[in-house]
Amino acid sequence: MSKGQQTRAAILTEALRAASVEGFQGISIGMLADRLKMSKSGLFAHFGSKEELEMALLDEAAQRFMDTVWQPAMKAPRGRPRIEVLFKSWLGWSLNHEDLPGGCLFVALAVEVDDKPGPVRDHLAELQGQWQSMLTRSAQIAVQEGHFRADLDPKQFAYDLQGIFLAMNYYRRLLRDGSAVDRAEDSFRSLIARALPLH
Amino acid sequence: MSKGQQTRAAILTEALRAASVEGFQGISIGMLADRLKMSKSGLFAHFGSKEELEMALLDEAAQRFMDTVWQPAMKAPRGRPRIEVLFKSWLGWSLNHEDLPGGCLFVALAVEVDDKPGPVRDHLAELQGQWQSMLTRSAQIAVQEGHFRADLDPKQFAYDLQGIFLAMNYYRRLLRDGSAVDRAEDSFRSLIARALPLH
DNA sequence: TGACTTAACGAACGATCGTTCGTAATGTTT
DNA sequence: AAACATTACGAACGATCGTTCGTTAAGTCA
Repeated sequence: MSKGQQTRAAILTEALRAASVEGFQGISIGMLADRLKMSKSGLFAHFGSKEELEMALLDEAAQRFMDTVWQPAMKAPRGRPRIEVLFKSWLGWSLNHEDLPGGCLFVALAVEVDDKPGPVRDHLAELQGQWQSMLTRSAQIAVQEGHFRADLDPKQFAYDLQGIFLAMNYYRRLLRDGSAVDRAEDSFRSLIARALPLH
Repeated sequence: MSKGQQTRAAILTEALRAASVEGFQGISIGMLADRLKMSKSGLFAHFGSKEELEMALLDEAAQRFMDTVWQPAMKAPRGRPRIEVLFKSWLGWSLNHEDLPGGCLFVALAVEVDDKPGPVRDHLAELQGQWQSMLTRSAQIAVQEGHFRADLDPKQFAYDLQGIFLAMNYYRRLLRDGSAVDRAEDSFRSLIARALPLH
């Protein structure tokens, strides 16, 4: 890896941390340069514009999300086991204080950019749409495998799962409720129980 | 109402609209002054600092929230009917494009300030904690009335309700999913059904 | 109407924003 | 080591940020 790629990677790592706490609006070239002990212009040159930096951050976050959340789930058996792993690693992603001290970056960005037209909003919406598709597809597979009810609505399953995750973030990060993760796991168990075939 | 109070009210209304779209980070004294066709310093004088403006906005939003969401619910019969009204007016609050073009202000602020220590974060967390208490208490009352199962966990009920609401915002505002409200209502019906006594 | 309080203004402050550009230093390769 | 490409730098740009202050205009009430 060349020097440039190395520096760029270090910038992205630091910027991800900062953005998870402050959002895209809250990070600035100058602040990142200070933290990385380099000049504003030197850092800036790696991206060409702040918007380009933001796009790169979305890609970097998506890459890491796939590695830490999706890949482990794909190694698990199709159907319910995969969904169990998916949820667990999803929680883990959000609780990783080292890489994302401010919690899941996508949650923070979702409400920040949803009203701001432009490539950043478009890209995030696309990524998050894909994520909902993955959740939906995973539920569909569980139906095919006979793990879940045949009449389950997979999209509704994805919706409910997203709600459990968002509520966890809200309880944990704003309300500082220590039982947030437990509550999320309870709701998840209930969601699974409702998805099972009648017997 | 004196001239000063009148102007202050106009500022708060406009600032609420702006903040629902851009968040507290995204609004500035200058921008609000432009929109209201007054001077920066004239507007500024009403609050003394931007932080004071933000605190006033929290109070104003909380006031309006109580009027549009809580009061109607309190007029409904205790128990399940009250919770039905509560959820409906809560959705209405979030969909009121006139006053909050960017959607529920509390949702936007929750993720924006959750990592920024200070009076604004403290106040928002207090308000939202109260809201969760109200939801929890409403579920408790429904248990007392015999509308809900005796072994229902009211806090978990509040958690799930919050998740449904947050997912609705996410689907509607970021993903622009036209069925977001329908999905929220479906999930709500399912939540109620699970809360009912066995029979 | 006159006296007094309140509200709004315009100009300026230092700080920081994203961005540009010419130059110096460092990496990489032959 | 020489030659070239890459990377980083420092200084400056216009714009905007929150905030201060002295002054003017408008509202309020005896």
